[in-house]
Amino acid sequence: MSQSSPTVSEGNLTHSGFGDFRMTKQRKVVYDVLMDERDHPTASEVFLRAKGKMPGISLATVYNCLETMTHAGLIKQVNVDREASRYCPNLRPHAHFYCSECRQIFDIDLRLKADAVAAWALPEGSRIDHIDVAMKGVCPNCGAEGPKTSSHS
Amino acid sequence: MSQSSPTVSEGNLTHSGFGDFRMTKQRKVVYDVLMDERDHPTASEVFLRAKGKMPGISLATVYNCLETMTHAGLIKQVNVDREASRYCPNLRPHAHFYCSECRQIFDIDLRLKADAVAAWALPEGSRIDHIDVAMKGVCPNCGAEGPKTSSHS
DNA sequence: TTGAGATCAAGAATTATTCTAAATAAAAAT
DNA sequence: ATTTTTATTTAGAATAATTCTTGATCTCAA
Repeated sequence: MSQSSPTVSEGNLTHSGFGDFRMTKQRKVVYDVLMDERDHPTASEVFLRAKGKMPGISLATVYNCLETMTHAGLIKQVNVDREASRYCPNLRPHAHFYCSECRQIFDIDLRLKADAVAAWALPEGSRIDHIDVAMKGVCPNCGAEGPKTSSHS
Repeated sequence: MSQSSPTVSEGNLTHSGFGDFRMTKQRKVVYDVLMDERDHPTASEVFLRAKGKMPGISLATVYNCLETMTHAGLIKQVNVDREASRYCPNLRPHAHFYCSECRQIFDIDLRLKADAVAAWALPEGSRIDHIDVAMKGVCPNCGAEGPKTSSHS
C-alpha cells in the first residue's frame, strides 16, 4: 500500500540470496516487531503487533515479509514440531530450547564444531548446508526440578 | 473395524507412556509398513502402503496409529521444517540428514554427550527431555561436490 | 454374556500457510 | 517529468496436513 525502499544489494547490509532486497515500510515494521520483543512470535503474533505500528498491514504481507527476510538472511524461521513457525532476528549460531510448559523459546548459544559434525556417521561426501538443534524440556521458571537427562531423536 | 490386541503394559515390550498399549491389527500393519521400508514415509505414504496389506484401513486410523505408537515410544516422528511429518521405527539415538534434492531422509548415528549439552548456555536448572538434531544439505547420490561446511540456526 | 472402555472409520472441521488477482508504489527509462 | 516496468501489498480464496466428531465395532474383564 506504500513503499520507501532503499535497495540493499549483495554484500551490503545483508547477504541476501536474491538479487536485491528492499527494506519497504512494511518490512521495516515487521523487522522492528521482531527486534522490539525477542520472544520468537508466530506470524499471527507478528501480525497483531505490526498492526499497532501500521494498522493497514495485512496478514498476507506479514507472511510475505517474513519469508522474504528469512531468505534474505535477516531473520530466522524457527520450527518446533509442527506448530506454527516462529521468527527471530538472532543471526548468531544458536540452538533453541523450547519449554513445553510456558511454550517459550530460548536461544541457546551453541558451538558445534565441524569436527563434531564430521564425527557423526554422515554418508561419505554429503554437503551440509544447515544444522538445526532443538531441545525440549522445562525451563527453570516453570520449576523444572528433575534430572537434566537428555534423549536424542 | 477389527482387532486382535495382546495388551502390552508398562515395562513389557515398550516403555509406553500410557497405561497400556494394544497391538491391534491396524497398528501392526502400520508398524510393519514402517519396518518393511525404512525410508521415513509420511502419514499418507504409510496409508497407501497399509492399504496394500489391509484394504479397509482408513487414513484417520493411520494417523491414530502413528500418534499412539509415537507416544508409546515404538516409533519416532520426524519433522523437517513444516513439511508433513515422517515416521521411523529407528529407536536408537540418531539425528536426521535431509537431502534437499532427493528429499530423502537419512538416519545419522549420533552421540551427543551430556557434557556437550551442559556446555551449551542453557538456563540454569532447565530439564531437557528431548534433543532434536536435523541437518539439511545434499547427499552424495545427488552429487554434492561442494564443501562440507555447516551453519547453525 | 454383558457392560465398559478402547479403537476404528468416514467425513467434517480446523489451522497455518500459500496462492491469486487486482491495486499500488517505487525504480528505471525515456 | 512522464511513462514504463517491475516489485510489493492486499484481501480473500484455496490448499494441505492434521485433528475432531460421531457412530459402529471390537476386546477385555467381570
